Amino acid sequence: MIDPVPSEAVVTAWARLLRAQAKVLGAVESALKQHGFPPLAWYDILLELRRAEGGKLRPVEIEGHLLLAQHNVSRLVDRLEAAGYVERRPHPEDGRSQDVVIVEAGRDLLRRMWPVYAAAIERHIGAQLA
Amino acid sequence: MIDPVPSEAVVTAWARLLRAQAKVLGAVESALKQHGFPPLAWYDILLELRRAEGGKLRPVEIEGHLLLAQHNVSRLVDRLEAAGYVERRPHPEDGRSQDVVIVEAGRDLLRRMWPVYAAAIERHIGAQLA
DNA sequence: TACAGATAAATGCATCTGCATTTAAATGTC
DNA sequence: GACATTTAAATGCAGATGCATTTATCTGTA
Repeated sequence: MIDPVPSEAVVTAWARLLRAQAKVLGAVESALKQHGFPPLAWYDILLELRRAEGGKLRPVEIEGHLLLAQHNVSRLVDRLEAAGYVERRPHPEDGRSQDVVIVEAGRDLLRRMWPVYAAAIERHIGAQLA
Repeated sequence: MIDPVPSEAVVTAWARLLRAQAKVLGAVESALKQHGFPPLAWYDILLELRRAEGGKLRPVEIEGHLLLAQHNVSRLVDRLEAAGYVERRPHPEDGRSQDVVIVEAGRDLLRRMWPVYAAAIERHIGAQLA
């Protein structure tokens, strides 16, 4: 009741957290790039697909899980498909929709990206905590 | 020593944090836009300038404080200047550099954006913690 | 002083994101 | 069954970002 609006200090702390996170994220992205891997967003989608029943999700589900905008999912899937990591298949029950399915190359990419991703997080989260 | 690489669970937790934060951030951005305000990045830069001695910083300093890429700062300042919130002045001691100075319109923008920004954070950070 | 190297900022170009609109299929109502 | 409404995805276009290169100035050294 005393202060219904967050104090400037709270927002400053939040901004600091944002920035620390941006730093780690940037480090992860650049580590991936240095190893010739695609950006983190690809990893995120492939991981969601691998976790899903049957290795497939509809775009609208990806949208919900990853909090991405609809048109953004549409284009990410375009790129993933063009690179051969997923396939689009017509949805058996809803003609408007489709299944995005992870294929073996996609699973392989996840396996190869994981060590680089994990190492980068390990390295930079440790650094941030210090 | 047992597990030098973070476990999948750790990365999952990190991803969850990332996503929660992205959600808050998106909410803040959209609140700002709904009120006809520019994006958060503008607020960040103006705030740094207001805090700085004399209300001015060199681009390279902004870069360091906000962890932005050099070319990115260059263009953000372009837009801030075009919108009349800052001025570029030649740096008195280093001919390669310049001072980016916040002007009254910029200070006013900060004052007007603050309530919307703070309210959005208040609203959505609370929601995330629940 | 002259010159190589380092540093500050800007710019051209490709890629990515955001927004609004469009297309196609499903659902509900008369 | 016909038609308005809703939902899923794609697309055109503007704005933003990433990357490499360029321009200008400063610094150190011979």
